[in-house]
Amino acid sequence: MSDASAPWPPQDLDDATIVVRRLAEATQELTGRMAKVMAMNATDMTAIAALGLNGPMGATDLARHLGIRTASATTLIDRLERSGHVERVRDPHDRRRVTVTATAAAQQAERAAWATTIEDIDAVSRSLSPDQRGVVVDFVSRVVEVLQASGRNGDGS
Amino acid sequence: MSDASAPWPPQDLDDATIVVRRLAEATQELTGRMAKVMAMNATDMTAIAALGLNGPMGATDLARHLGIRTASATTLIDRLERSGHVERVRDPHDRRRVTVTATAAAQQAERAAWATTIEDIDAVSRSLSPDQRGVVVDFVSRVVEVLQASGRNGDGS
DNA sequence: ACTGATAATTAGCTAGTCTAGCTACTAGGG
DNA sequence: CCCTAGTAGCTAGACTAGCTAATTATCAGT
Repeated sequence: MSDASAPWPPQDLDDATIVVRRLAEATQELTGRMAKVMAMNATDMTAIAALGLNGPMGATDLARHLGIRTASATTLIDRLERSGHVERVRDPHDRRRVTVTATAAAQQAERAAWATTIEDIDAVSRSLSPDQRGVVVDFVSRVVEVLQASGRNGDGS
Repeated sequence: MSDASAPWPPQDLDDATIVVRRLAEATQELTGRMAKVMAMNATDMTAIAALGLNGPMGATDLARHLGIRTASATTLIDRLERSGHVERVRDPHDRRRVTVTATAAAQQAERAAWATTIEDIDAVSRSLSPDQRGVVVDFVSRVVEVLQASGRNGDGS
């Protein structure tokens, strides 16, 4: 908040921070491209990924994950159900609830779309020594925690 | 969370790959939340970030960066210009071209929105020893290269 | 059984991107 | 010098996907 005229990339940031930022940028751009490849929008693809990573969940939970309203989640689930990517299962104990599950086909398709990219990343990962891998995993995990904590509380005012 | 019944995560991936994947997911979710905080959509915020990181560029370049059509870039620039986030400057040598620049105010606002998050990441970065930092920077840089290379060629088509 | 809370849905509206086509401009060959 | 081809950005109209507000069905407590 001090100097508006400062050229953006602030030099006082750690190199590791800078590469993380670039990683974030690259991730977003790639996600957008991938969504196009799979003929769906970014939210839909994120939904499939979230269901795959975290397992089946209700519409409200899914909405919270995606940062959209439950009404929007309903139409999103409609859309993905119509295209065969997810399935609705009503909860027998609480019949208001539906449990949304990614179909095997959807997970396979998502996996296929990302396959080459993930393999390439994995190749980089495998080139690490055990010590190096420990450093990387610890660092990235802590960054993930930071990202997950951010936005939950007071950021932009 | 971390439902054991989740069929997705293939176990043959390196731990480092898995945390990168989680980082990608966290990045996207946070970007969405941040966009809401700044009262703009994800694309607009990505545009501001891209202009800040890579410097001023033309509408076509910006479109390519964002994965949208040039027509959409025009309306995006209209929108951001109207809200005072970017400025159009016509190129004197090639008068078809416009150069789009993020205003100082916009960069400041973006910086402010991300400030606490970036500082938190930076704190993690600074906790690294020089050796560790070297490992992290090298690893992440290579992952970024992979991501940038992906989607340009033989993926789903 | 009644009341209030919760999960998902529906209806109507708004905003943002896309395709298709246009204008303005530059560069290069008769 | 003019004419053609190619490039950069902009305009118009259709479509997609998100939001708010209101609705239905169900659950839990009294």
